[in-house]
Amino acid sequence: MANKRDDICEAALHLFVEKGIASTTTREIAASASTAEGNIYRYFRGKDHLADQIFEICAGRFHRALQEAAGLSSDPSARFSAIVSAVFEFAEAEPDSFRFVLMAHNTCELNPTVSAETALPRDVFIDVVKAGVASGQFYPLDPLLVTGWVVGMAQKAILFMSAGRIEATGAQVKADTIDGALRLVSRT
Amino acid sequence: MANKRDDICEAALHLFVEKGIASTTTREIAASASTAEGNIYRYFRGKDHLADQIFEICAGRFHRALQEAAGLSSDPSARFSAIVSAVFEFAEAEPDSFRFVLMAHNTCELNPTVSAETALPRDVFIDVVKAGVASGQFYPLDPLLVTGWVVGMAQKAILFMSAGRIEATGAQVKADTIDGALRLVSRT
Amino acid sequence: MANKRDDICEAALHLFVEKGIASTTTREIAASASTAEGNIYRYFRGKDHLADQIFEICAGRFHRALQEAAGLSSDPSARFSAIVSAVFEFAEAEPDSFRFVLMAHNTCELNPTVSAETALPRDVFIDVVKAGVASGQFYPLDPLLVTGWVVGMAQKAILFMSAGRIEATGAQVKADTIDGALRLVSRT
Amino acid sequence: MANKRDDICEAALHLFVEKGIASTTTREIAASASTAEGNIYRYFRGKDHLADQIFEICAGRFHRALQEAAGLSSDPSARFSAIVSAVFEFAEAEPDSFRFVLMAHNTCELNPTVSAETALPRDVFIDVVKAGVASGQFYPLDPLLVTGWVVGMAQKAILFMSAGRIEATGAQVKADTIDGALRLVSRT
DNA sequence: CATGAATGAGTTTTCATTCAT
DNA sequence: AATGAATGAAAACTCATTCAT
Repeated sequence: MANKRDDICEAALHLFVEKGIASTTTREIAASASTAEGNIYRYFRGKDHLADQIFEICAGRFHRALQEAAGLSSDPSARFSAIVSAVFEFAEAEPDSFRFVLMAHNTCELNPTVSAETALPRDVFIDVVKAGVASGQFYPLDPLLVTGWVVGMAQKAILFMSAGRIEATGAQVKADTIDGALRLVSRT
Repeated sequence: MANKRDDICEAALHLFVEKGIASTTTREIAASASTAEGNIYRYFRGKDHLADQIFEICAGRFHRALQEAAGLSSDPSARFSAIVSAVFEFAEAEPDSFRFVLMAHNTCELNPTVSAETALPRDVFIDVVKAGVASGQFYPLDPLLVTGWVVGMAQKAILFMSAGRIEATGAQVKADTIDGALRLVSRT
Repeated sequence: MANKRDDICEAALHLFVEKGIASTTTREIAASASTAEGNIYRYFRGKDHLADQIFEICAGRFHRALQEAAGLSSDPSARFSAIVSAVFEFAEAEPDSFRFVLMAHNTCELNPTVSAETALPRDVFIDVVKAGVASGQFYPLDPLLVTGWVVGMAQKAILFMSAGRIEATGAQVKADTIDGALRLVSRT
Repeated sequence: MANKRDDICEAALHLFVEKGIASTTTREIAASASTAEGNIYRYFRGKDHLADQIFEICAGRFHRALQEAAGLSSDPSARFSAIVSAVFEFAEAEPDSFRFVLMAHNTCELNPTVSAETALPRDVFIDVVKAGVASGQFYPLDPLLVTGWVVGMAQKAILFMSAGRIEATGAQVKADTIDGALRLVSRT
């Protein structure tokens, strides 16, 4: 049995990605975490704070996964492929964390001060793309724009895949998306 | 003054994309539309129905904009570029509609029966990509996957742009994104 | 049927003096005012705001009662007696208002900004005492100190009386208190 | 370090007079007493019992202070002056105890059975006034009424003083109040 | 003895929806 | 048709009290 605080986070994370933050009630969270509703308020200042904390946790996990992948090689193209691949692997290993972090991109339900201090997954992308551009292997594109492109591609690919709307296997979609992302940036 | 029903839709659309559907109250909608709260119930069955109706309207507008762009040429690559371009133009002309349609992709706050009957923007993409693949100009990729890629790219590009996080001009970002999208699909 | 807002105020005032502000629940207030709990929040920002508004109302009533009494004569001693008398009359006519205003003296449950703008009953006392001191009929005492003395005397007299702990009639207690108050200030 | 039970009483007493009994939480009390919340329940049956116990302690201290002052002389006027003086001294020496005992007068947050068994400060006043009336030195007033008067005077005088609303020094206010109180009762 | 996490019944507050006017 | 006061069900949040450690 993990500690109660983590139980609450895990239960809330799952409900948040399923139904959205605003539509998830503290009662549901408590029931899903097998704890009393009031307990949420022992560990968090309120539902919003809980959501912010979960964002920090998930963004941290995602960031670490990408950073690890980026560390495995030094060639820009290889690193780029590795982190695109890592996005798919993270989405498969921790689907809720993945969806929650990207949810926060679209809706502004999270406290804007949160992202200011947190290491964001996008930072890894930006570094790799900068290096690729600097080395001349990549087109001279804005690194944040490229990051947006690739994250957007991966997000929709994974969304359609998990919705069962794409016939190809997950491995095929992943491979195609890595190839596609490389075509976006790589001069060769 | 347009009619009351449209006022309500327009006010609600803006609030929905600003704060999310669940976090927008009927009172706010009524105030923003300069009408009485009860009036919402003259035109719509409830808040959910209002959101569904707005989705239909916005998806219809988006779909028409893309279809028009697709109709201007017959060459797959040219049509493809045209509809990617149209995405940017639509996002600039009707930012709320654009954001609302894509919001509905990510959160499942809308009644699932809605999308079944409505002509969706993605259908235009799928057709164009299918034609491109059939003609041999495009790589043999799943058309829905490509649609997801391109829509995801455009969505993030526009998001980062409107957040002021990209230094390049809107025209540059748009041109880069169209080029990038072409590299994704086009064999040449 | 008076309006709902007034019903809520009247019901809340009674409960507040009976049990204290913090120990009175919004549910009790609503039940006592024969209305829905949510209605309280149509008219007031919350329980605290309701208490503040009631204070303004009661302090205003009390202030007007004293001002009227003070206006009936111009001789300092006569005016002084008149307002002490008016305190008793007000306490009998509107016991809840009287107790609520004095409750606010002792507990600091009310928003301190309230009293800054409101005409307070004590102001009438202060004016009359100042005039008496200036005319030489009264001892040269701090007018606020005298006000405190007299209000304190009246409050406890009325408290003990309404608690049935004093055998004398109300009229007798009132007359004795007026005489006593005069002895406090008057040189003759 | 005094014992834990006394720490709790002292901390609770201070919070009770600051914010009222109902608005003080057991968590605040525990934090302020540097002890665990559950510890309150080792020494007291609950928050209400704690408040009752504190009342007994404070009323006892106040009663003893007055009784001591009353014992220093046998002349009614001198004894009367002495206990009025003792009220001020007690209020200065133990402001929280003073305020708490008088708080209990106004709000009825305390268990009514408490006061039945406890020696109350007012009893000292009543005795002295009775003696003064019997000796003919005082007007033939109801002793409880006089007690109410004097306590009320002192309470408001001290309240205004501690709120900084009276310019005179504490000693002056005290002297004036003792003189005033004597004028209330003394025939000479 | 002492702790403080856990509880659950209670509180305040919100809000979609209804309905008399 | 239009209004907005009124509702009540359900939300977020609080807190005295208990109890395993």
